[in-house]
Amino acid sequence: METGLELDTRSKLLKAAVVQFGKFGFAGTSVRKIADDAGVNHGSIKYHYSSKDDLWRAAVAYLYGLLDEAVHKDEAEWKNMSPREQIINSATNYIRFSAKHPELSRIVFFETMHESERLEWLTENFIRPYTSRAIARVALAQEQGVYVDDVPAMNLHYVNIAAAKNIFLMAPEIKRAFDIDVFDDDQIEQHIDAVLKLTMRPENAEEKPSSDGTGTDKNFSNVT
Amino acid sequence: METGLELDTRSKLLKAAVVQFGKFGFAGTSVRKIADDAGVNHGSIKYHYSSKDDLWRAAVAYLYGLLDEAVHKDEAEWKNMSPREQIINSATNYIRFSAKHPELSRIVFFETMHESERLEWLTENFIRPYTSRAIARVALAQEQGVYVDDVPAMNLHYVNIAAAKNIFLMAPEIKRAFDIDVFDDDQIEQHIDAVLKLTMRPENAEEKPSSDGTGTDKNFSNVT
DNA sequence: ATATTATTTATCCAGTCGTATCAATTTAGA
DNA sequence: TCTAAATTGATACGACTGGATAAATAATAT
Repeated sequence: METGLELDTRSKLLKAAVVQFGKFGFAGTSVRKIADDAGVNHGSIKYHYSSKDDLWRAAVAYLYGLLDEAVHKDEAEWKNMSPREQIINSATNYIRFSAKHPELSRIVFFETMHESERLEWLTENFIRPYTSRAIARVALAQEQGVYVDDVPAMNLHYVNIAAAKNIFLMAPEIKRAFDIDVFDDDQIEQHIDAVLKLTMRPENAEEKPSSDGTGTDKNFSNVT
Repeated sequence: METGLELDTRSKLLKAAVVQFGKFGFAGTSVRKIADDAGVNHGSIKYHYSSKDDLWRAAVAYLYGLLDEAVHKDEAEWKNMSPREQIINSATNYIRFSAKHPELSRIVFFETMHESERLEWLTENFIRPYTSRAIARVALAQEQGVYVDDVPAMNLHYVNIAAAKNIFLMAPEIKRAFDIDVFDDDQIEQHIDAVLKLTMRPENAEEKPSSDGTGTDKNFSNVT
């Protein structure tokens, strides 16, 4: 009877939870629907996960694990890459992950709209450490001339991640409004290309890590 | 007793609905909480708005009205502006609006995560017309050399709006993680500066619009 | 002042929510 | 095979949901 391909109840619940929480957020999701999707009795949730909250946390931790895996899978080769190539590699991996698992971004978005215990947990355990490293990485890349350096690293970071994943977050809207499926492989690669072109400093404008002032202008100093 | 400054029940309900739907989405919001916040009996919702759904639609329509007002408030002066200045003007207005009323982006985000009748209504009545015009405007600005032109207008548009409003959507997270209030005026202006620097082509690299030489003046026709 | 309408309030209802309980069943160890 | 533990299933409970109803009150018109 066992095929080895079937998931146990716990795993089935986790997968179904990822999908439901990703679509409807914590408040919009019912544990009964998760259990239905997983094909198990809803009483089992209390057994495998002590509560809806715990199941939500398990889903988040699971997705962050996948993210970490995806973004760092080429880490061993980074030492052979230029700073620019490293950024391209990690950004590409990040965007591909965002396309493959839009649920993570969505779940985080649902929670980041208001204060809650879940947001506190999320921030302490994942967002702050992850974002701190990411912003430090952006600042370094600015010094290395990969990104423009006349913009605060924090703003640049939030623009970067928004640029990367927004189109996948809004996939249902784009599908409905323009009949474009942004999850098509072609669309994904086109988006990667676009984001890299838009966020990175043009290659020929790249400057040496250490010395001089900006090769490209400061002529943008004030726009207000 | 009447001061003239007080809102009537209908308006109080609308304002409270905007806040609640903006924080918790449609599913996460209860009409009783809205009525409590508005300081009225929850039965009044049924009287002034026939249902929770109708109240939600009224809140959305109200916010889109404010958006339209904010983005087009300088429209009369656009004819005196260069294409670049027009983009700066409308983008600045859009970002300021996103900071002042993050509820609209949030409400749309809640709905754009999954298919629903509300998303259909939202798309038909607001998103498609609004986004169509915006993408056409982006394409024109690309021709005019304000944006880079080696990226599809749709991708550029979604990067633009994500860059503009993402930081305000994630305000609670940023506050909690880094104790930064992105709604501070300084932060808002800094963000506007950053977004414009990041999304627009550097001024000195601007190229002539296809035919003749007058690249910087008001030789353009419509905003579609 | 009276009649009519507009608005607000107080309950009620059926359905769903998360969760707790406990019996039924399956699994694993001896 | 027998027993104990692990797991699943069925059911119940109180809280809350959106919506409906009708009585109570306020506002307006005549």
